[in-house]
Amino acid sequence: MSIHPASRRAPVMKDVARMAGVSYQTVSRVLNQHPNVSAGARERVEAAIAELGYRPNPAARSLVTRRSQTIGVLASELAQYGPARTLLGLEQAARDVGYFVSIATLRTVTPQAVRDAVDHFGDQGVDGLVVVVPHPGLLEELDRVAPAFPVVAATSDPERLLAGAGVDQRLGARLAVQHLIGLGHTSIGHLAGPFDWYDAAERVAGWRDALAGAGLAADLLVEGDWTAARGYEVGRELAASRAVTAVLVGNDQMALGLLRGVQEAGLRVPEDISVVGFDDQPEAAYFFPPLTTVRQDFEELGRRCIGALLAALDADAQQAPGVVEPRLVVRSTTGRPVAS
Amino acid sequence: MSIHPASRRAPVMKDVARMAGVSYQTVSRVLNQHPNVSAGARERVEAAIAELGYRPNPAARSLVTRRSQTIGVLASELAQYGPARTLLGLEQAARDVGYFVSIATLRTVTPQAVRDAVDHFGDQGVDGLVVVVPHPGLLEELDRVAPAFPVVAATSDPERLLAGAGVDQRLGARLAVQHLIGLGHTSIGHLAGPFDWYDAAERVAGWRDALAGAGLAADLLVEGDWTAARGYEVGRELAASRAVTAVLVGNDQMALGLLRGVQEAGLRVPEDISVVGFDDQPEAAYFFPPLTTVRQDFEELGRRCIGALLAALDADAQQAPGVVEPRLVVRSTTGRPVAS
DNA sequence: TTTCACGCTGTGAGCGTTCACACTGAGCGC
DNA sequence: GCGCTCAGTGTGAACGCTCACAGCGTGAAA
Repeated sequence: MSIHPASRRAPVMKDVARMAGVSYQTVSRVLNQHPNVSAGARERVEAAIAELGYRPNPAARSLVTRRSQTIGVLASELAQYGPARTLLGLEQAARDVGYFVSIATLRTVTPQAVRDAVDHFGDQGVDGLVVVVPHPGLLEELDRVAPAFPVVAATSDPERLLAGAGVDQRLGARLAVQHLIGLGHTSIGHLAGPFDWYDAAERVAGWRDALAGAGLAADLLVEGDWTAARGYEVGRELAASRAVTAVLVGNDQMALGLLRGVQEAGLRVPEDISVVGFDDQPEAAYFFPPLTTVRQDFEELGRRCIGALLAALDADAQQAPGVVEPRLVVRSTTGRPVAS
Repeated sequence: MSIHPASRRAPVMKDVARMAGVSYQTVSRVLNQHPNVSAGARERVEAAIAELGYRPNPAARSLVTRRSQTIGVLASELAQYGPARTLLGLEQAARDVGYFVSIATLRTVTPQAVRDAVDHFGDQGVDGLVVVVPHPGLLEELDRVAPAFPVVAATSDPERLLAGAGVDQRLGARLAVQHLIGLGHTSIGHLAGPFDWYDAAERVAGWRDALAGAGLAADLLVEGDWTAARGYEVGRELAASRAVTAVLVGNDQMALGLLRGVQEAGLRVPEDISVVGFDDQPEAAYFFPPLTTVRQDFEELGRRCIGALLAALDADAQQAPGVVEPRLVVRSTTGRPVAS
């Protein structure tokens, strides 16, 4: 609520300097926490800043520092729970360290769209970029474009096309399958995400690992598309074939559809078939029945990504390890198989 | 893939000017589509820009224009379907007109958090702000802070605390209730969102309107909190009391919980109780049973918000009407009441 | 021919900040 | 007392762009 003197324009450093009786350079030093400023001068400057309601002009600053203090976030499926939640973590972490977060979403993942987005961020002059939900094509195209700023991805990319952070998807899948094996299941299928997604591929690998570790065959693997509609379809098929007594599903949404498909066809869950999801979105506890699922800490993932990007930006930033551990949340869709 | 001559630093206007054999001012004119440039000069400049891979420096530009070409988006519940989807529309529309989108999320809606966020956007120098999912406290605090930039809200705020765009929630609720009345229901309850949310209050009003229009009593109104957990709770209660034969639920998540609560207690849907949700998130079609719900076009809402903000920014921008119409999607959770 | 207008172009200044440097005076050892 | 350092401060020059203005030539009107 400070009254701006005379002119209507926002106060600048010179105004602060005049009021504090110092040069504009001293004001700059106070702002940037330079050591060589006397306590008296610092106090007067701070008082003047408060009095005038002065705010440094970010454009002028970044013109000379060549830093925009802005991190770009490129997302492709923001309406989904995981990505949205990751964005949340990303934003909070970035803001905590004084960065602004600029987003762009990809309606379709085409090379052209990726290039446009990179151009967009380039035009804005972001300091770095985080890619959320890395559709594989996106990562490859990004690699091809080779932007002028560091890029980090939120993925469990096994080939490390890009540095970043990821959830240990393989571990998550293993946990789920081991739980099912522990309950006595011997035929455990997997409704996976699209095979060309890294996360999906890793989950398939974890499913295979666990099965192989128990000497079981990994014979029922179905490719899905992350949607409830596809889950429903596969649920109907599974109910008809009765090929497995348990199924690991690539995400909660497909699990929702599968649950309905299976039950609509007259099967009981978990008596006739056990189901494990992936993600643990808040609604999973209210599916019918409540879904056993693998929880991923998406916000932590977002934070780690910022950590990784900061490390790429400043050499002296410490970086938390990039792998986030998932954990199994057991609810009511899993149980001992009932001999029919 | 252009090779930058000699120095490693990014090319600037002067470099382009030299290569094109014109002055830097002519380059600027080409960039800003000024009319008075000869075709020849324009072509040479454009060729030089392409050749050098020149990109205007946004900081320098906004230093002098006092525009950042950035729109801030303040959201409080980004992990929910509606807000996330709105953000999507917002971002696309903003990018289409050459704006960057910077986001900040509110973990908790406290006056301090709102002020911090506004400061954050102020520090960044955004040209305007869009508020998504306006928790009423947020809007009031925003009104109090009175930021230096125009603010627009995505809300059906009846008091128009802020200009913006909104979905006609009242209409949506009316549509749903009329559908139930048409099926023969005479006791129709409403599990609403928190009463202090504008959207929730509007839906309550619509529910009342429709009931009054048919000469029915509006006696079962319950306040919820948007969560599936609360829906479950109310579902159990409703199953015990059998107070109504139909219920309009404030959002799909609560409807999910309610569906489970009601069915777990032995009631059939829709035979014993009909349920209508609100939002139509993609999963709603795979609830058990598939949910009849009111669809809201969140992306359109986002687009309208950008339109409203642009109108506040440039006087000469045309503005689409701010009210988005919802529509009822009938699935399997609604049917004729069965006399018990 | 002279004059004026107008399309096109270039020059100077300034946006608000930071960086490199130069300067001051106090404190200290010789 | 002299020179040294060194904390504290100020000055000039950038950063890359846009705006205001002035200059130039051409063509039409006088």
